[in-house]
Amino acid sequence: VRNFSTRLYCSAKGMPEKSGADGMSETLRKGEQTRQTIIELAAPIFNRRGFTACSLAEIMEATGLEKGGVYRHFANKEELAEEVFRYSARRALEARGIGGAEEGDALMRLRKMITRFIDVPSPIPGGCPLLNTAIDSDDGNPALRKLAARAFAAWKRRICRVVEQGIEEGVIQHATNAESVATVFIATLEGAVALTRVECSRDALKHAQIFLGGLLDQIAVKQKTRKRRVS
Amino acid sequence: VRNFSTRLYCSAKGMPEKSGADGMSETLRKGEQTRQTIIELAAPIFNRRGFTACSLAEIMEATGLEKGGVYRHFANKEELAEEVFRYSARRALEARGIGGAEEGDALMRLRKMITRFIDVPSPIPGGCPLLNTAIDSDDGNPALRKLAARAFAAWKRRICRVVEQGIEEGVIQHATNAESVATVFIATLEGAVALTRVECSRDALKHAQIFLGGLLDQIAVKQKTRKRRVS
Amino acid sequence: VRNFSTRLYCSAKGMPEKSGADGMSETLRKGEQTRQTIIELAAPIFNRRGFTACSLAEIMEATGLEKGGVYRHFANKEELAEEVFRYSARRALEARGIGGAEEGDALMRLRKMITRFIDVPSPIPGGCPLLNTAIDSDDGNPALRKLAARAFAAWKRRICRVVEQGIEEGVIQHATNAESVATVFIATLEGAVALTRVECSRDALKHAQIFLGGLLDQIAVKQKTRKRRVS
Amino acid sequence: VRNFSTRLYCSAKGMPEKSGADGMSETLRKGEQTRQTIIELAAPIFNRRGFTACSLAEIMEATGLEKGGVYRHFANKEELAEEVFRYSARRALEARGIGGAEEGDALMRLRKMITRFIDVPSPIPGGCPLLNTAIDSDDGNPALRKLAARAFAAWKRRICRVVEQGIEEGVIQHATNAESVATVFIATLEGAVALTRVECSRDALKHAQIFLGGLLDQIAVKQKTRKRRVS
DNA sequence: ACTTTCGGGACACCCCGTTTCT
DNA sequence: AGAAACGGGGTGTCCCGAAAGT
Repeated sequence: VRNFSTRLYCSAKGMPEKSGADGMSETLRKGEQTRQTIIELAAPIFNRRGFTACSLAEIMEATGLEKGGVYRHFANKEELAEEVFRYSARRALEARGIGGAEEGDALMRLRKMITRFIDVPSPIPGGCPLLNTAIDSDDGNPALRKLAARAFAAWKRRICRVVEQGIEEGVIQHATNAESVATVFIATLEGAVALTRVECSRDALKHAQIFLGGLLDQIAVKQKTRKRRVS
Repeated sequence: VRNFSTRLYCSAKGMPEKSGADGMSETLRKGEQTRQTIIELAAPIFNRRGFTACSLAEIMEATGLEKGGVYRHFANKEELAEEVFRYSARRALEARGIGGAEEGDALMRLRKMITRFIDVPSPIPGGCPLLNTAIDSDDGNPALRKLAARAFAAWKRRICRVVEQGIEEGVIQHATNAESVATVFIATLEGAVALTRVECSRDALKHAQIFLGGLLDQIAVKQKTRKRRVS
Repeated sequence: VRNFSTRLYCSAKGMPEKSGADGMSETLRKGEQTRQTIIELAAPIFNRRGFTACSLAEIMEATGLEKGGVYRHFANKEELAEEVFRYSARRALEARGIGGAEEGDALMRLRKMITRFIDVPSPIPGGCPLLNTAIDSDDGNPALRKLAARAFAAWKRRICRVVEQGIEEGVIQHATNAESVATVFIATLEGAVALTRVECSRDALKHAQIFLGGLLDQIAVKQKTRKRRVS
Repeated sequence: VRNFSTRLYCSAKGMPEKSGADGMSETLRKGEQTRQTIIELAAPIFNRRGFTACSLAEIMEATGLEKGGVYRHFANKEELAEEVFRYSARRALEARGIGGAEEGDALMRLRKMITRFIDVPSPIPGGCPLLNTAIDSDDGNPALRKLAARAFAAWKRRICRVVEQGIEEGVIQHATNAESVATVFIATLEGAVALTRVECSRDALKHAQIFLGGLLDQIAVKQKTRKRRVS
């Protein structure tokens, strides 16, 4: 995470007029930058405490802004929460979803996905924001719930695609139901995350890894079969 | 789950001498009954909204009691929440955990457990209270979190025992790690529950059932082997 | 002004059950008493600062109550302001309006009224609450304005009555327009109060007293005439 | 009233060399004109609502300027309010104070002053700005209060002077206390204005006019006396 | 010269959890 | 057990004034 808060309030004169083609750094208006900073600093708070329990006072403290400074950028707590979730979900999926698993065959890539999810901690402190939001917003916050649903769906779609690629590549059995595999992947990993949190131990994730590995073995095209095919 | 309901707050002195001469006094005094009623009526509210978001006003409305009536039986919201969780967890484990799966061999009993969990809805509306509480109380409510951890541990122990029985019965492979199986069971089921809730569809549970069925096949002693053993 | 704030929070048991016929002291419920205390403590603040400029924080500080404690007794600031005005106006009229001027003929009573108004300071610090409210609520607060109008009308009516009594008593000329006299009384006194406040000097009131005395001389039945009448 | 409008804030350096070669430069530069316009448009708002209740937003709406546009000309709300009061007081005194009463003897001029005050409405909507400011700024705004005091003093001085002229002219009794007369004049008129506003009726002013007329009769040198003097 | 954006801060009102008094 | 009372924290609005942009 870049440090935004130290960039605030730096008079524009001291900076290069129009930062040229330096990476992504599209020069943001000051307000836009503040808005982004708020989102990033609020993310762990919402993630840890949930929508209702997280108060604006906590966000004010975290950002160093006063209420007026926060409400200038967001119509209300709800809108802030939504933006925060979008940010958190994106970060979470980038870090633990599938990103970086582009090498090897589909089976390897799936295995890499599991490993990444288990080894890489949530980029937003407080656990998986998708799970947290899904449970937290179960009732009474349909907007957030919908966002969580979409995030899960996106994740699932990515896994599905890899499974389908595996089928095309001939490393995964034809009959495999990709949707089913993806769902079980997510369910088991997220369930393990939940256990991990209450048990204060990562054992659950290790067990999940082993058994999801077994699942992959089950749907894999058996070595003998595969060779025969090739020949 | 221990019986907590007869512990506290029975200011015996001020009561009309009604309770018979039986030390056990199965007939609950009125206050005790009210206390239990409050717990039962509050359970779905806490389960749906979480500890923070659930307000006393909602409980007042549900029970028809005034605030004073509630506070007569519970020292504070926290204590009420704990009792509610104990009640909810007990009900949930009784209904979906393992109860009723006493017939057949260990494999069958495990399969029955999965089926029951998937087919029987949560006895407390609002989803699985264990999961909800685990996520909801992640931060800022260590007491509830501990209770959730214990409930999960109890559930896990029960599954472990069945797996171990299966090993003794010779229907589950010796090398099977019972703890690992139990953890994956719970993780997958709870993860599927979470998905179910955001997706508004029970598909995730179905997929989980299939996967866990496959898991059981993997750890089962193969038919041929088993027969040979017997002979 | 009785000291209310030290009566708060004194457990009822320590007091005589039903305080008998001791003066006015109808035993108030605790809340009723608090409400009254708030009104009395808020009165000088509203009187000094006006409706808009007076903030709830000031009232909280003055009463020692928290926001919740204040809002339990008043629906909103507006309602509090109205009650405060009613209280202030009553106090002001009791202290400076006409009360206590029951002896002598009507002319003497009118003179006494002037003297009282000038000698007795406003019982609510911050000047005459009628004038303050009339000016302050000129625009944008019709409810308060109406109350102020009514208070002025009541005051005027009292003066009118005395003038009419004077006519009946034969000490004030028949042709005297009571309404006119009353209006000028009030106008001159209140105008002098306003000057007094900006000038930080009571001279204006003294001048007003002299000239209102002259007004009374003008409308008085001349001594000779009066004697002749009598004879 | 001093001319304040050409004093400040004309950052002469930064301006295009436009102002001709006339040291007096009767043509106001654009900024100066805007400043004056703001004052004029803000005057009725401040007069109606008072210093605290009047918000910059209202002034923005009235002037069509943005906040920055206002702040270019005034350091803060306080300074604007002061300038507005100076403007309003000047206008009020010009229109209703004494202006235009230059004909006839002192008694006639005094009578004319009363008539003018009563017949001519406040040039600034919202009632007499002197009275409004005096009451409004009673506490918490010493600067405005001082300005109001000075405005009242100026008004009083003018009346005093006419009374003194009357004494010199021999139409007003020697013993007359000019200060006292002036004070009562102002007090009665302003008090009547206050009543007028709450009563939504001009009766109070009419009554005040009659009374003040009687006051003039009292201090006038009696016709017989006057003739004798002259002879 | 004026607009737009930005942020600090106070304010009103609401509602919750708890205590106290019937 | 009900009802009243109160402390306290929450949200969202508004306003003032500064700063940046045009």
